Amino acid sequence: MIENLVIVESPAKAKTIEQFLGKDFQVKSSMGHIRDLAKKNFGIDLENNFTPQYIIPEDKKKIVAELKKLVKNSKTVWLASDEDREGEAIAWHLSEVLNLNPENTRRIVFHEITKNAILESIKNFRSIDQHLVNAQQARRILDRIVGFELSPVLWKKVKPSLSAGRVQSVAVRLVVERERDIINFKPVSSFKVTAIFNSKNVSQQLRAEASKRFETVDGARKFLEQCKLSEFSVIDVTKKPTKKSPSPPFTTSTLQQEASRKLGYSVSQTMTVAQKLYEAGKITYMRTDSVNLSDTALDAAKKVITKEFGAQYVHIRQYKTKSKSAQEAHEAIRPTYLEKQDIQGNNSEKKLYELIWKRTIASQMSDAKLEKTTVTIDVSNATENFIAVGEVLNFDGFLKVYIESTDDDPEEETKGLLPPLKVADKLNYVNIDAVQKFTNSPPRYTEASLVKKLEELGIGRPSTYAPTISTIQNRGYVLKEDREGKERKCIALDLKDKTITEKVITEIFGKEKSKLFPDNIGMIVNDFLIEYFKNILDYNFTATIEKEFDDIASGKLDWTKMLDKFYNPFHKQVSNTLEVSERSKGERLLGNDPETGKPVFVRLGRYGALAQIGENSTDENTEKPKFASLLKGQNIETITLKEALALFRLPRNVGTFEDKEMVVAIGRFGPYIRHDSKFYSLKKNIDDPYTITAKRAIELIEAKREQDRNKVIQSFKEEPDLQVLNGRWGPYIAFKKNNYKIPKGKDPESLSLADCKKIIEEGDSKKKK
DNA sequence: CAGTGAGCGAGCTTCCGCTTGACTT
Repeated sequence: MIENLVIVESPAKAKTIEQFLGKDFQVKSSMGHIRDLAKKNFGIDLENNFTPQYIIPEDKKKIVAELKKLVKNSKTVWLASDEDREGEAIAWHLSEVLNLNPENTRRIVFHEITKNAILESIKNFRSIDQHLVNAQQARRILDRIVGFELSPVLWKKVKPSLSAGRVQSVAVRLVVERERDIINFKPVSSFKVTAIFNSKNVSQQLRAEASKRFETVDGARKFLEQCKLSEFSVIDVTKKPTKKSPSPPFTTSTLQQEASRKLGYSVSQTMTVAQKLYEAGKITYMRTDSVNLSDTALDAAKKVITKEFGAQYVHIRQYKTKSKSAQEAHEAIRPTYLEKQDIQGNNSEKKLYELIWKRTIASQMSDAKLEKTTVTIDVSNATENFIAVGEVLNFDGFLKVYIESTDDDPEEETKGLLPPLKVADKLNYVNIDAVQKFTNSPPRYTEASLVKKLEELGIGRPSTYAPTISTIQNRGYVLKEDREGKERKCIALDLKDKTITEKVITEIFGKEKSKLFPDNIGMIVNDFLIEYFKNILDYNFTATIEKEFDDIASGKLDWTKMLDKFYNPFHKQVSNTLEVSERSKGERLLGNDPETGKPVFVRLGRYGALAQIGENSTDENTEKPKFASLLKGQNIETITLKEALALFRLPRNVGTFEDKEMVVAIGRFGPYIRHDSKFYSLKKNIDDPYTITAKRAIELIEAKREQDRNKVIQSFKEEPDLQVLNGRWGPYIAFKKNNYKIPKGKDPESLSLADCKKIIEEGDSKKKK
């Protein structure tokens, strides 16, 4: 007989808690929810007051069976799922499925895994809060209704297998709207004037910026002309103390952002690594919206900071969440043992742990104290001034450990210490330059900055951020891509030794790395949903219904009434859309083909975006339209007539070689030559598929053949499937579609067949692990 | 890998939030 059975959500948590509670308690985990709405037949009885049809998913049956057995032999069952809406529902589902007797069932909650918090919670047990459970059921059912009624509309009106939902569709909308802001963005330029000054009294040079930017090159030139004959003198020196405070400890979303900015991790990578650290007991739970730290952690932080940096660096604080949707069932993400500055593990685990350690420690350290100095310089012949700003760090405080990164590009120059100038000091210029600067379009989202935005809007939860980001990419709505920068010309004036020179400089702008771009299907789906379901795609939709869920939770609102009020108009909207809307292909007329005069369209086809010359027709006598696929990165929305027509110039026959035709085209992996049913890639940035000559094509073919000749290092008659090859990363063994690395110190040319087989065996056993 | 683009119809797709492994590269 078990005296006490405690059920929590996660096995790692179970392990920790068991240590705190002693022999009389056995702790088990439910692995999250144990029941969900049936997928078949909608899972909701709409005729019958939204009665949910719950089933136990296949992968949870084993756990449920195990729990049932344990419950039978337990005197008291403690339901210790998280203290939030979902956690309450898990407790309720457990009590229903396990047939728990209310008399020996106790609900307990704690939001930090410390001995005190758990012992305290045991003293303050309660029963299940049915209102909170109902709020969860309303949330679950509403999401099912929205998802399972909207998605089929898309299957009929856009393309099969697409999806829509309260969270993912807003995420796509954000990316689409941002892209349109960028497309429509018109950069404005102005001239930024920067001067380098000398002074007799000081050895250090002074860098200062004109108090205004000039709209035109003429304005800038006029100002430089005025500077040419001016005297410069200091008219004001202002010193102002400032401070910087540390950021709060990590939540899921801020961890994803910083790991993205500082370590270059994708959001799912961050979560996988964090999960490893959590399971190894190295950090607290990684899916949290709380910035709270337990008293135990604060004590430990104080000790660590005092020991490592001194008492003057300690500043213990409790942070408050800004996000309204936060449910705060856990602590912030922190090291379990703050004394451990580094850990054992692989490289990515070490790096992420270090980041969490620094952030946690910094959050409990003193403010950094700075002094900002502003020097104003008069220009005798002009109304504008020059202004120099410098900053001195008087006390580093938390900056000793951690500096938060930002998504904005670092346009502002590092401000250093200024020379000790005083009012009335005279200055001479070394040079003054005026450079044309362009305003930047709003930035494209990264995975992490999209999560940040969703969190601000209260959409999605820590456990769903990473899956949502994956879903919108898997559906093809959004692509994560790099883009090459483009060049643009900027005018630069320079005044030196009383002479103004003008030159044109080239700058690169718009270079993107791992940014989210909407694909054609994402834009089409978004526009369709915005047209017919604007209310659901509204950025405030989630916030509005969350208020109602809160009212259900506090017992002020009946959950079925709330659903009824939502469902009736929504369902009408769905049927109406099915009736009135056209099939959406995103078709756009670009103009006419100058050769034939026929219209040129772009639209979404069965296999992606395509360009089409000529109308579709059932008439046998009219010529069939011509088709060409759009290239990767080309958008229905932005492609020009010229670009579309160029697509039809390929495939192009460039001549014959060895009595076989050479055909140039662009495929999934870029431009290529097809010859004798073999493929040869064109060289990036060197060869142009539209102009490449037969001579050059033959050159490429022969170069590839030469490379292939050198590819085979060894082959064996006895085992034709096995070869020793020369690849991009050096020699390797190829065997039945698998590749194996050759261990260091072995000479690939003298390996025997037995040697190779041994390497393969070792490689296979490694994989199994 | 390197292609496709009509229409019909059967049977399938799909949501969000809680969890962890079982997969592949």
